Amino acid sequence: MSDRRRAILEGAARVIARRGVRGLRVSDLAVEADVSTALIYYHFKDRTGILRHALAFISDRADRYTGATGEPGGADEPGAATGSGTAAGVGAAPPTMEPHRRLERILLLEFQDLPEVRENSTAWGELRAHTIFDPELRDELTTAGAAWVEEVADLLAAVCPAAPGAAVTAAAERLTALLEGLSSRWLSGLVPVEHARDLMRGAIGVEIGRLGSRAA
Amino acid sequence: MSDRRRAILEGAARVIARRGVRGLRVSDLAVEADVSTALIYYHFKDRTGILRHALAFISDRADRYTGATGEPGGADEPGAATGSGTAAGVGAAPPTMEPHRRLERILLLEFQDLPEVRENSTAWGELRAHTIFDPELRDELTTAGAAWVEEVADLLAAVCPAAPGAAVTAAAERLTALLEGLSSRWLSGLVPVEHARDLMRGAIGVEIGRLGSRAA
DNA sequence: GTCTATAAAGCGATAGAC
DNA sequence: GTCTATCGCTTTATAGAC
Repeated sequence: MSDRRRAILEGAARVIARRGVRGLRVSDLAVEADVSTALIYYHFKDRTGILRHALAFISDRADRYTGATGEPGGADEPGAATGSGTAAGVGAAPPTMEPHRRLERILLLEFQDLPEVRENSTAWGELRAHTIFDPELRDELTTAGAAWVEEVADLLAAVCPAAPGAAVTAAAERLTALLEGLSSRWLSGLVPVEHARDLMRGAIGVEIGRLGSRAA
Repeated sequence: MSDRRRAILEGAARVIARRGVRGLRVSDLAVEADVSTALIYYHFKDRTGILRHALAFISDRADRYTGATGEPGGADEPGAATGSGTAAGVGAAPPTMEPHRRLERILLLEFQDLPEVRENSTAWGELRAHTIFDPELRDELTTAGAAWVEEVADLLAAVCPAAPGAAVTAAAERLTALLEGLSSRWLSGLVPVEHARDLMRGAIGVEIGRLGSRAA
């Protein structure tokens, strides 16, 4: 892929995060990517073509992001409010805290007010919302979503080894769906990011407590 | 409210559900409601005015749903005779049903594959998503959302009288946020409606279990 | 491949008659 | 209150030079 082409797609990701899929104007994108509108049409045929390629591009990037279990942006989030309030209260606390921490980390990753996180989050939300009206990307979303649920389920299973598989999967599905709902609320400014984070952390505690108590 | 005015708002709900907030064209709405575009501007001033009133209209209609009687799955006649709208709200609603059942019903009502429910759900999701990029309607959404959380919290408190208020509120926020996340997944065809329903029911059980165990 | 310039269409909003 | 007609800006998409 040529440099220009990639520059346009990266610009599209930024514009989509800023204005939404249906808010994307080809002329805005031209300014963002510092090219002419004609070049965009040369590379992507029409506006729909831009969208198709941009959403695939974003999807790829998100896969890489989620798959990389290392540092997301280099900065480890402090999470000062963690304190005592989280999980482990129900006595069935696992002896191995590592999976638990990794679970919290992966689910709280979404709630950071950093440009790149916001961009991916917003773009994903847009992708999902857009699919309601145009099912073209549904298959891709389903696949990505299933992988995401499975990843969370594996960590949950590691935290609560005695819990039945079906219960773990259901918990993972609830947690990921909750994440999406909270993310939407945060991004639309309906709740502050710390609050969304607290609620997410609380849900992890509740789900783990339930899985643990079943095991005990 | 005049007949025309209501017809326009009903049309707006349909168009928003079909094409999204940003897909709503005033001319489309005119066709849908069988009026001229000028009449729409006469009644609602501008496009944003349409959106604002449509949001209030949809919110009202959802409230009526909440208060209405009948089994999820369709005991009620659609469309007509909403006249004696039991203006919902926890205080005004029938006290005959036990809180746990009412809680389940209110949270599961969203997951019915009926045109009007789908319409309401889609429109709400759209408005929320739209607010990410255009905060114009944020205040209205915040107010409606807070009322919704409070309603759920009140029912939760009735089920678990001994639970501390903060825990109840947090649970209500998680349940409503989860509902939104699941609703989005359902509407975009990522999960079947029965599955969304099962997950929602499971979450209610988990949250109540947690609140109850704290009380015990 | 990339640009400038412009055609063509879409869309929000208003004027004025009835 | 409701319509028809239209204005003016925005946005998509193409033509043609380099």
